[in-house]
Amino acid sequence: MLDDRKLAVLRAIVEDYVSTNEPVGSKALVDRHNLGVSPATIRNDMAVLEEQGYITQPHTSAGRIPTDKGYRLFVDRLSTVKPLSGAERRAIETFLSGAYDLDDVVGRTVRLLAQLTRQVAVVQYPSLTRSSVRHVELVPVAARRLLLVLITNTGRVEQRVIETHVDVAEDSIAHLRALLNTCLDGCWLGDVPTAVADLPNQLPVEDRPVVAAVLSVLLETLVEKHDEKIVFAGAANLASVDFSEGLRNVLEALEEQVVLMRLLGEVGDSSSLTVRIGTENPDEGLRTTSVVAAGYGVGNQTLARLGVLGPTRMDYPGTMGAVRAVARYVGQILAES
Amino acid sequence: MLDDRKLAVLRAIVEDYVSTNEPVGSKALVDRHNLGVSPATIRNDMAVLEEQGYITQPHTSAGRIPTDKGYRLFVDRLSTVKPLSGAERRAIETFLSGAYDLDDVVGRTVRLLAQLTRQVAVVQYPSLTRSSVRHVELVPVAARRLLLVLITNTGRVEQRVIETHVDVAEDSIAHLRALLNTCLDGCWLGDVPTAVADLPNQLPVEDRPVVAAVLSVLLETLVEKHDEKIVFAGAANLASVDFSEGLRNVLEALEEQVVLMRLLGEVGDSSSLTVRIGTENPDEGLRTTSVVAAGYGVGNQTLARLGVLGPTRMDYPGTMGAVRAVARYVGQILAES
DNA sequence: CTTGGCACTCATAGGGAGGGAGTGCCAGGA
DNA sequence: TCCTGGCACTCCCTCCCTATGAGTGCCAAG
Repeated sequence: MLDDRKLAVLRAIVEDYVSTNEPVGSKALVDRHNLGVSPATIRNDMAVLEEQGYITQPHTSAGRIPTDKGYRLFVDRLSTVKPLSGAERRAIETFLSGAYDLDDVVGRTVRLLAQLTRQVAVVQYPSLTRSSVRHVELVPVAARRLLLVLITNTGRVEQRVIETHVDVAEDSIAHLRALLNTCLDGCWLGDVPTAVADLPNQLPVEDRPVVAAVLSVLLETLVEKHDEKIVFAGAANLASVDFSEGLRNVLEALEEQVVLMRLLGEVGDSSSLTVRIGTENPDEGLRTTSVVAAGYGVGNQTLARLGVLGPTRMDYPGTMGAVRAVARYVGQILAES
Repeated sequence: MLDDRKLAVLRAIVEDYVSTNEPVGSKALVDRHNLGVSPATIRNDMAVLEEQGYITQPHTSAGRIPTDKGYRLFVDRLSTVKPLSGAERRAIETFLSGAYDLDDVVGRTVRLLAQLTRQVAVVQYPSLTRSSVRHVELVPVAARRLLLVLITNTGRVEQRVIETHVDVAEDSIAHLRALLNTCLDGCWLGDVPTAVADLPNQLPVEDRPVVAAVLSVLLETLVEKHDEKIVFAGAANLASVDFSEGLRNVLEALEEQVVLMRLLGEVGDSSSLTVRIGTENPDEGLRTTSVVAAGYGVGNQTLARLGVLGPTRMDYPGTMGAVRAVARYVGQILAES
């Protein structure tokens, strides 16, 4: 259907359009890339490519620009992910390894990704449900008030205040704490509900109300935090691009956790690179936006996703390289901590 | 210098310009406000106002627009803070009271403020140094690894991992924890360094290295967190305004904690409303931006600041009303929790 | 299948011309 | 002393027109 030269033409169109942001014509193509044929020949190829829906012209007598379908073909078959330079790798490593807690890791990551790609970066916090319990702590903070602290193996810490409504003895709390830790240590958060089901029966009757209160808050925490937090950075990069219509929509999307989640994709999705181009996006109003995302995690377990959001007219090989590299390094950092 | 009518003219110009975004002429003024005099008279007044630097014209034969000095006079003497409607107050109260931890309070506040004012809202996390210690917890999370959790009276929780380099007995930790809590309970964070100074001497010599490690991390936490976190929301509102040049600068400022801090002002500043108009801002590039900010806190103690960032051409009375109301409610919520 | 030639299309930039909103000034009136 | 109506003037903005030029599609010849 499409011979090698036509594919080369498409690739050249994508590359030129990405770098110049102007419709590219047949003459400019043969000048910039040595294709060995005349502009007229290229025009014939372009006509075919347009008929097949890979490129389009904004108006008659203008050059061609790629369609979403064209970008898709480019990403799938005509380009290779561009590895980062050694200097960039080292910069990532030193920048990320300076982080001292999970918030900091995520914050540094999102800023780094925005800077590397010169676009808007988005990072999802590691999912709670895919983590396991490292430690549970119960701290009396006032009369009839406890603080529950839950620490996961991904370094995440959740804390909630519990109203007990009755006075509780110190050693009851210590006992409960010990029990919680023995029965939850290393437990997947998803398994916590079943793991604690039998707990009330192992304690004296007078402590039952307290146990109930603690457990209900614990389970509540797991549920509420299930919708995972997402942060972004690099919004200023939007201003440089020619985003007339898109700008507002993108900014709105960035502040809607739910929309962002859909854009990044499910954690269950392929942990390697995912690219969503223009209308492939689930969201209206992001028709001129592409998303390059990847999962990250510890070992072969994906904990969350991160990615980059930019105009369909973006440097896919470079962006994909940056996203992949950052995802890997974050995984390493999380594994070490 | 300026009689009542001239002031009325200035007020009318500000109000009309804010609502229409177009230079306002003498005829339009007498039509919209019943000033009881003719356009020619208004023109004379305008000439005086312009000579004094309160208004200017973009070009000859155009209407007038307020200068920064004009807005300043308007804010200081010609307008009153516009209280929120009952419905708005109730909305704030119910929305904020649903929050379940500090992160949530701050997150809800910033979104709420952005929505109320239809501008970019900025909220600074309650300062650590102005809080006091509610509880300190030490949790062994692995061999030679402790987790230090610091809980403040403002609901803030900081956690850090400590590498002990040597094995530590459980009861040494318990002892240290007890000591820390007795000597730090209720202590201002600023006073922590002196409060713990003598602590190593109260423990057996073999535990000294551990104590040193814990204390150094504790003090480090206080220092590092001294540069307080700031969050923002409502960036999408920037797209609607006619921010050609400003947009990029504002977006950049929003991602620079340091710049945002300077914009909001020092916590020590007046806890009531502060307005910075255009060139009054410390930052280059925000020459067409105004900031309305206020301190918030518990009781009569200011813990941090929050505010709104928008074009100099903004609805000052309404914005000031919203900022003041939200600051008060956040204070209430913090006091209750 | 490729190529050069040629007529055609159409976005874009530049140059007046006209309309209109707004101003400054002045002389007369309260 | 202050207000008012009249009047000439200044420019911005819009519209229209034209020229330009990049780019195309088609065709006939190599």
